[in-house]
Amino acid sequence: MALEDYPRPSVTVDVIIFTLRGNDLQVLLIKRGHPPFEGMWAIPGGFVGIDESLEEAALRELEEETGVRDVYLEQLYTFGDPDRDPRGRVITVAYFALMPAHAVQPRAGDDAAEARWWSVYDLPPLAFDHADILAYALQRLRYKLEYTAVGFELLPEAFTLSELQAAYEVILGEKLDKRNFRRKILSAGVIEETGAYRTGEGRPAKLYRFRDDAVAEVKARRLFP
Amino acid sequence: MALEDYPRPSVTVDVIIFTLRGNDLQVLLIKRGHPPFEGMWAIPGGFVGIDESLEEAALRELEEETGVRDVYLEQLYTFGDPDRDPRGRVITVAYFALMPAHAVQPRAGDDAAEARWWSVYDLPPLAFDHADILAYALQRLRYKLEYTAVGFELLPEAFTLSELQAAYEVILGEKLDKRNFRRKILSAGVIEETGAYRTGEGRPAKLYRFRDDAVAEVKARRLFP
DNA sequence: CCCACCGGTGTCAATTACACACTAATTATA
DNA sequence: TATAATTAGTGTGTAATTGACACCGGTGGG
Repeated sequence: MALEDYPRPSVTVDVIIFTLRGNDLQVLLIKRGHPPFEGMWAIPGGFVGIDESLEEAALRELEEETGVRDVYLEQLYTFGDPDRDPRGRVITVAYFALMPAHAVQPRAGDDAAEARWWSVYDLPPLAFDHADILAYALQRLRYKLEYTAVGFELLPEAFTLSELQAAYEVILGEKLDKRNFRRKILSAGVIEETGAYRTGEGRPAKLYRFRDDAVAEVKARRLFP
Repeated sequence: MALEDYPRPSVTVDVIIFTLRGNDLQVLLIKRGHPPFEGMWAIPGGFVGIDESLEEAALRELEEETGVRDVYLEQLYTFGDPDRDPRGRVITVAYFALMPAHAVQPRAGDDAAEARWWSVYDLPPLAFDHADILAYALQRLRYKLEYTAVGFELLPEAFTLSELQAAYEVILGEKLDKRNFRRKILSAGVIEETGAYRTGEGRPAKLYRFRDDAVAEVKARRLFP
């Protein structure tokens, strides 16, 4: 039996793009410019090209919406309920991306009337099953943050320990003890001092950078309780 | 633009079926009865029906190969490189399943010339990108075993602590200390005594069963170091 | 110059993780 | 039927990790 003898679904990628802005965890959504769900907010995504890998498709969507390519991107889950799209059978491979907020200007892509950041703690109603997808992405982000060094992907290249702690607190939704946080993050060996300081408010703070050769080391070793 | 205006890939599910047999971690493979890769061993799978959810498709494949339906099944990853199938664009959503070996007789499904268990430590060459998929599944199984109570899915309903420890050792590929193992597994509160004993060799051993109301509790709490 | 603000530091107590060796109950064998 | 072989079952001491907790330091602004 040949490939063409089987009915083929449409396949899309959706990319949940997280960032930190103004001490808030935000996600990039687009306002749909066409039916179905015209005018509703949705996770950006699009059809997978026939000669394009899934990851390439996700990177392409990411770039279309943000102009950025070199960020953390991870496959999340594949959603394929037969009735998740009223137009017909559409299976979507969801990815999530983490990027620092600075220097990213959301752009409305082809199908979108508008694109903007939304706080994950205050979302509009979403098209399709996108509320489920987003909830799952958030859960996975929190989980990864506790066990791996992925949090740095949301910060600028150089950051202070207070900024890093604030990021963790926003994402996890809880306060952390300053001294314990510093001890743990420093003993994990995933960051190093840049030598520079951030000045401007109060005592100058040491700037740190992420040691990218350290990513693998932290995997499977819980960072926070 | 309508759905039909985009080229549609074929979508399959592949199911990596693990079990424990004779103190070995084994996986069910089929020998392909048709091109491409005719005569090679492969992970069982098939096309997703147009009105069938991905999980339903995975359950269907599982049942076709084993006759069993009520086992642990989890979505693993979606593989979609454009050239992973020589017939054309085929995206596969991989699942993995865990089942106790007893009372499962592998059956060769439609496309298969033969089906049998293989030790994950001694595999034949595999069709498509199935070696990659299997390696990834094994990694995920080990990871899950350390952090969750998923290991019980591979054992019969009643089991001794020695059998459970042997299962962990086979899957993780390392020896564990008996006293520490028992202390940890018992204090996790995920198993309970059945009251019965297994006799026949040496001192009779208490039989335990998995407390299925305990699955959720153990999630995200590491069982082994 | 002093005050406000944020950055940075250490200890102690409790818990948890790890290494480690013998006795107990049965079955097989001499 | 005594003895050996086999598997089950048990506890302690030590090291490492976690978590709670309060004060001094450097800079900018008034």
